[in-house]
Amino acid sequence: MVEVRRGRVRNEAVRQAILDATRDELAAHGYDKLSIDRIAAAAGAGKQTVYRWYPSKTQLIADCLLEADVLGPLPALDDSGDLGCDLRAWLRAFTAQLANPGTAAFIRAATAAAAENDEVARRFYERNTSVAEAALTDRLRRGEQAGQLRPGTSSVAAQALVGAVIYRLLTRQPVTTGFADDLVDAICGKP
Amino acid sequence: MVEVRRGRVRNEAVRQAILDATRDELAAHGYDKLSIDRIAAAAGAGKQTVYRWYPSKTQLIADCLLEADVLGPLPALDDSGDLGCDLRAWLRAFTAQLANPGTAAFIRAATAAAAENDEVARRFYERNTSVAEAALTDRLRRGEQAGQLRPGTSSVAAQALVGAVIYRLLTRQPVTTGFADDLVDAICGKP
Amino acid sequence: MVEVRRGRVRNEAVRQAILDATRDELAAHGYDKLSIDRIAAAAGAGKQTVYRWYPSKTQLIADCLLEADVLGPLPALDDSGDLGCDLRAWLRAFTAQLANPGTAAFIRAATAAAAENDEVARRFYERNTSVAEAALTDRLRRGEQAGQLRPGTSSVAAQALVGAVIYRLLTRQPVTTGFADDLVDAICGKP
Amino acid sequence: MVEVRRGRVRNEAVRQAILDATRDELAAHGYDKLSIDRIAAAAGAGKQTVYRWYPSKTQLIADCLLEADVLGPLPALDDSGDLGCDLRAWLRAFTAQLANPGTAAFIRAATAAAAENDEVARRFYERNTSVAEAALTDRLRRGEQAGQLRPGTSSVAAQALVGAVIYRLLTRQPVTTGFADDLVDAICGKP
DNA sequence: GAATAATCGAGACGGTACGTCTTGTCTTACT
DNA sequence: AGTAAGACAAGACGTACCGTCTCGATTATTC
Repeated sequence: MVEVRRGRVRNEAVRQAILDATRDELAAHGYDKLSIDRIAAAAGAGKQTVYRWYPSKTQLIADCLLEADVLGPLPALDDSGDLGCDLRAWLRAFTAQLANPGTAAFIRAATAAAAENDEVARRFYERNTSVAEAALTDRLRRGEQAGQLRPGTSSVAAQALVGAVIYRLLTRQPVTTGFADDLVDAICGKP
Repeated sequence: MVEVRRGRVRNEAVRQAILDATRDELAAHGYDKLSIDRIAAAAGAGKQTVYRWYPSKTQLIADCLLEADVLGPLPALDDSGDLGCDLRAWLRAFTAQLANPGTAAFIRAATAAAAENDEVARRFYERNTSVAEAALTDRLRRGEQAGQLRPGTSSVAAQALVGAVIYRLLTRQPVTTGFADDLVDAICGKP
Repeated sequence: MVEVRRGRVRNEAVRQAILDATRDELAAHGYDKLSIDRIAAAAGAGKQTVYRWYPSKTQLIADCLLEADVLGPLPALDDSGDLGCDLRAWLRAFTAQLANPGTAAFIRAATAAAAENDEVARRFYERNTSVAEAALTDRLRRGEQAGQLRPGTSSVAAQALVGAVIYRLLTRQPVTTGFADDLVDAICGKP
Repeated sequence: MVEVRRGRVRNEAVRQAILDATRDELAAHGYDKLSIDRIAAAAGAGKQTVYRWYPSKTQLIADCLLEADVLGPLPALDDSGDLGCDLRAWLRAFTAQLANPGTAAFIRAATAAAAENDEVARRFYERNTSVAEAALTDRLRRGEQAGQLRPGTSSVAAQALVGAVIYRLLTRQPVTTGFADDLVDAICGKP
């Protein structure tokens, strides 16, 4: 038997407006100054509607991580045969995004949320897995097979790359092109 | 002329009680559920006393990071001549501390606090610098000079080591001995 | 040309269910704890249907005062020639109804509603006028003409009778048979 | 052993400001549109402070009835020997107060509150007892002894006087001097 | 020893945000 | 078009904390 949907259908556009407002609030005020009242007002939504979609602040942030378009499109991780060269290109594009203060603030807020909450952490990992870590691991594994990387270290190396960037963000050290290059050097040697 | 202190002297024991209560609260409730009211009550102190020592919540947490005895004593980073061997020993001791759930929770809370607040971040970095990163960088630099590490990467490598561990903590992946070994392998090759 | 009604006809039974639910809610929770959501649910109706019949909460209560069958049938105010005797009989029947706690609670809720809202007050007055005050005034006027009441006071006396009863209800003093008798005595003398 | 007062002492002036704001809000918006948020803002107080003094809306209103200076000073109920004359003078002064729309609105709001809540009703009665009903009853009793009132009706007559005025207020009928005179006539005869 | 001065526990204060509840409107599918 | 269901914007509810302030009590220095 089919479950019949009754009543007014939930408005996906409202959910998107809430997500957008949340992204802006995170970038503007950070994680723990986040205010549902303010988000609802900015989204032109009632508080109840926010809570209908997201029972808790952390779940809201979790979804925001997945759906709000914070990071711009990253270049595909090419395989030119030269692992260091490919990694360098990709990592430079990645770190370039973080030059935008709003993006960096958002990532920091997301990090705080992930540190606080298991659910957010799970999604934070999924996001990094699907968008960055998996691509990295994949490319690293091919480099490993080509002898350009020490055997058995592709997965760990990917986490070291991402982790080093997060560590720089957390400790407020600049994430420069030079840092990106050094990082690739440290993992897979100079060209 | 010497500025003479008049009136009742400030009670250091109270400050320690506040710090202890803060550490317990951080481990128990996490960063953003932290309550000054609760900390004061747990420490048997008045709120004003808390604020007299620490003008803001973030500075309280920052100090807690430095003074609360969360991490046990880490072994000195020896120089046996074999960089990989020395790093492995040290990193295993470090990760072993994180097996304690309370310690891991505290580090996560500290990470959230650092992500949120510049002042905390600065102290967080100091702590890692003074206790871990500096020692690592120092040892790595000698390894670099001995040709056991790619030139110019010692500083970045140290951050990659610490960053990878934090990334594992954030994403709730276990920080095992095997992971520690793989990480050292990725940075300076198999023995 | 006759205006033809198109579409489904409005269901009078639903309106009655809403009114009944309102009466029950008023007696159970009082005036200001009244919830349209709860009334609709109790009546098995949609909220829109409630609002289709009654544009506002106050109008719903106003109608409830007129139509909900709270007071049982009151005896006719006979004219036996003895004004005091006739009044006493009628007032005893009236006050007997208020011995029922639900009825008293409903009257109190109605009083609150009338105190708050002009529209409700108007209907509250109509109800008392049509059912009680008019009959009283009419009988009193005949008593006045028979010299059993001071001239020109019939209208005011009717209001004093009703007002005294309401005052006892408001101040939670029991509305006893003795009180009814004393009241009649005060207005038109002992038999 | 003496109970020592600890902590900051509660500020009576704040309580008075809350009471004043409540009186104004009642006169302006009526009983069920009353907003604690608005009262707190108008009193320049935090909401918590309102709730610290008055755990519930009804208790706030109850106190407001007793302490907020709504009714101006009423003349003493003299005993000139002529009961009707004395009552008329007092009742005229009383009804004159109700010509002020704010006062009438406040009384209506108070009536609604009393109808809703036993605690308020008890205080409402106390107020009327202490200020009006007791004085009335006392004067009426002397009139009764002087043969100017039917025996045994002084208490009921007082309630009929007050009740009739409330009834006029509730039903939005004007409380005029003429009405006051007629009311006195109905109770104790023309002069 | 009395006066002065700073700290202490306690807790009231003005605010801000929380998460829930209710109002009156609007939007579905069903009748 | 009426209906039950229920999403929606708006805004009040009563609670929890924040950081400041104001008490009496305590503990030191200075006169």
